[in-house]
Amino acid sequence: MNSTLVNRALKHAEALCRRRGVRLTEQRKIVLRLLCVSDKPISAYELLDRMRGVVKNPAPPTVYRALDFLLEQGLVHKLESLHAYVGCTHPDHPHASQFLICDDCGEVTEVEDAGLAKSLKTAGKAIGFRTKRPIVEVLGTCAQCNAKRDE
Amino acid sequence: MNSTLVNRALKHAEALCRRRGVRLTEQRKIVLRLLCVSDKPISAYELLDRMRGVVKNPAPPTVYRALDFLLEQGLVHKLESLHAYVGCTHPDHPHASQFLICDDCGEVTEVEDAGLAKSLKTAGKAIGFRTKRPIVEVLGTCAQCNAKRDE
DNA sequence: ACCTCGGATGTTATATTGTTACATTGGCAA
DNA sequence: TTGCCAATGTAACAATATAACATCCGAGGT
Repeated sequence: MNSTLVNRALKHAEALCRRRGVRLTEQRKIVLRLLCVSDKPISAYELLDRMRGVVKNPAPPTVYRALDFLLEQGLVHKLESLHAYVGCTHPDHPHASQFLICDDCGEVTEVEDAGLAKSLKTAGKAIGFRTKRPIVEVLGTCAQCNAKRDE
Repeated sequence: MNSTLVNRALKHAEALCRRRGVRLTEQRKIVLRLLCVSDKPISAYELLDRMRGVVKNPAPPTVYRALDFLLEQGLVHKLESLHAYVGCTHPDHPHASQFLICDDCGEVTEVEDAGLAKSLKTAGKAIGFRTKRPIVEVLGTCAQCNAKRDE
């Protein structure tokens, strides 16, 4: 994400937190910015490293607490299959996302296919299952890497 | 899974491995049996504990190697969101599974919705993404736990 | 039967990810 | 101001997973 978009995303996050009456503190904002700036997912300990220099003595709880908050607010997502985190590309509204994860270049694309989310939910409902959090992470190779390989 | 079904599953796995020319060794069979016997997912270290007494001095690589093999052969699945493993309930054919995970009782239901898998794949294809492994894990509460709570 | 080669296992250590527990700080409201 | 609760600091530790290298064992060729 370029710096203009990052600033916009941060402004947006601030407004959203203000509306909700929760505090987007400095540390939380730092973590959010780090995730937004990167176009690839970042692990908790990688975030920890990148916080040094900005924060005095960051320890694991520092970053995990910030991540917990941001996840709760829907501002970032966790990629379970990578043990890594990404900034949410459209935090405007609560939503169930799906992720396309390129295992070649590592790039992650967040898509929001409401139809897919709905049919998942419906499939569960059919056997009495009440859906809370649907996790969809598709591992494969992105268009760019496919093109490269096919040259 | 009851013992009759477990034995059937093991026989099946043996036949399948023989056909493929790979070796379902004793340790691998032990891990597979442990997973089949349980109706809940088991973590690698829990498997390690349960192997003591059956295997002499099992170490982490012991169980991870067995799991790697079984995963490759499609005989077990990994639940990324739980860091745990389950025996595959229909290993007859390669397939993309989805899992319904009850975060109350811990029970996991494997479903195989080919339509869902296909629409995932198609959605990726639309943007040039080549799907290898689609991960679908739906967190929520199962019918039984919902009933209990609504009493 | 013997050899040999590669896959499977043994063993030790270490890397990576995430949590617990308790002390301290800091903002906000009565 | 005071009191409270959320947020942060700090140290230790738990849980998950892998690396690296030695050894064993079994199928296939001779």
